[in-house]
Amino acid sequence: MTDKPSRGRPRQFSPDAALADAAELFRRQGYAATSLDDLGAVTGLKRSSLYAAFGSKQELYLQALDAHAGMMRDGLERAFRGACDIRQKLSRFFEGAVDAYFEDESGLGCLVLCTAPAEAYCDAPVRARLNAVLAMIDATLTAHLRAAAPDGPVPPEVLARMTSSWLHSLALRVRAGLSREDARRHCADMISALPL
Amino acid sequence: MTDKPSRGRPRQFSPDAALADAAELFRRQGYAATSLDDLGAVTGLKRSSLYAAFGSKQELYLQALDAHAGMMRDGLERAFRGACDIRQKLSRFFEGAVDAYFEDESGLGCLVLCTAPAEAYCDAPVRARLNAVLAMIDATLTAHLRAAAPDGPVPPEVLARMTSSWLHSLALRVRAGLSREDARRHCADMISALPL
DNA sequence: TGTTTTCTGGACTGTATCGTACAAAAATAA
DNA sequence: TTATTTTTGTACGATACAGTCCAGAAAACA
Repeated sequence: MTDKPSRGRPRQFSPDAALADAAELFRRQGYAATSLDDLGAVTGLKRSSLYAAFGSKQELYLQALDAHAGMMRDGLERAFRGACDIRQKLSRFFEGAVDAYFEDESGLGCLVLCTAPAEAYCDAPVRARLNAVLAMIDATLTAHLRAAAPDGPVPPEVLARMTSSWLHSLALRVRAGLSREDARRHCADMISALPL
Repeated sequence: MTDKPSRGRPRQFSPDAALADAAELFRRQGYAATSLDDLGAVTGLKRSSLYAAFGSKQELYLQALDAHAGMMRDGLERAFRGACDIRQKLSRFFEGAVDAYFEDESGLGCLVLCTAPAEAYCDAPVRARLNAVLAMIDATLTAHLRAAAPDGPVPPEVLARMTSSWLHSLALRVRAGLSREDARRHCADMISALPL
């Protein structure tokens, strides 16, 4: 990911930090409502630097989506590590999600789940990313739920889709104004109601 | 809703039809990505007529959200009418949702659930509408589930939130490219797994 | 030191944007 | 018919936008 030290003047900014700042702004305003001037202001970079590093507004957004997908994958991996009760793992996962969704102390929700859908219908690359994220979550949850309860009353794939649906809904509810405490309570209710 | 015949020149278009056309375009492109020229093209109206009838782009979007909320309310009411098994009613409700989400034969999803979240964080009226719609769905489902299964293993409010979460997730999945058949299967799986 | 390579700041371009203003048109009331 | 009221089409204005270009700055190499 980090380029080898080339000959000319080195970059005076961190592309990763700029990407994180841009992603944060995209998460708040959405893709279409965010201008390059906004992005320049929040990253401290001029248009030329942004274009040299990321290509275009759309590519910057796509890279932000990809970075966010990686963070979600990490969060899943972290929550399901170790050997404890499956409900405890799910609880850990949703706690992490709530923390991420309230990074701003005022319900932000998820970059992918809350801003990508608006663009997805007319923007094929965005739609592909959104689909990939949903599939990744489902696949990961299916694997862990199958390992934990292979022969329960409900097939693991269905349990996984139930669980991921709660996550999707959580993102929307937080975006709509659900409080942090209610979000936590919502997660706890869902986990305890899961028909394992 | 229909104004009494006033004195001057009568309107040469139907505000309801124009609103429906505008809503359809907002649903595809999202709010920010849709321009007044686009709206004029799809409704066949000039800017002045749009402004006279709806006020501004944002008010037009808000009215589209409200109209959509009304349709969702009607869909709920229709599905839960009559006296049959609660799972059958839920099945009817989700069938209606799938039909609505595939109005275009290529996964459109829901105007409210797929486009409003992107704007909701920075646009308080949109956020309020989104919140109102989520609350309306939860309240309606709670009432019907309480009537059908007041003393099940899971409280009716939790069952209702589980069910509405599936709807939210369904809208996202359709927007991401889920096929109509998979959407139907998804709904059936969810309903049969509901711990009543 | 001098050359080369890359990055940075700012200006620039053509277009798209939202909202408004105004004259012509159309329909009713007197 | 005449006056009045409202809609409609078009043109306008000021701003915002995405993307490009280029001269100058800064660092590494020889």
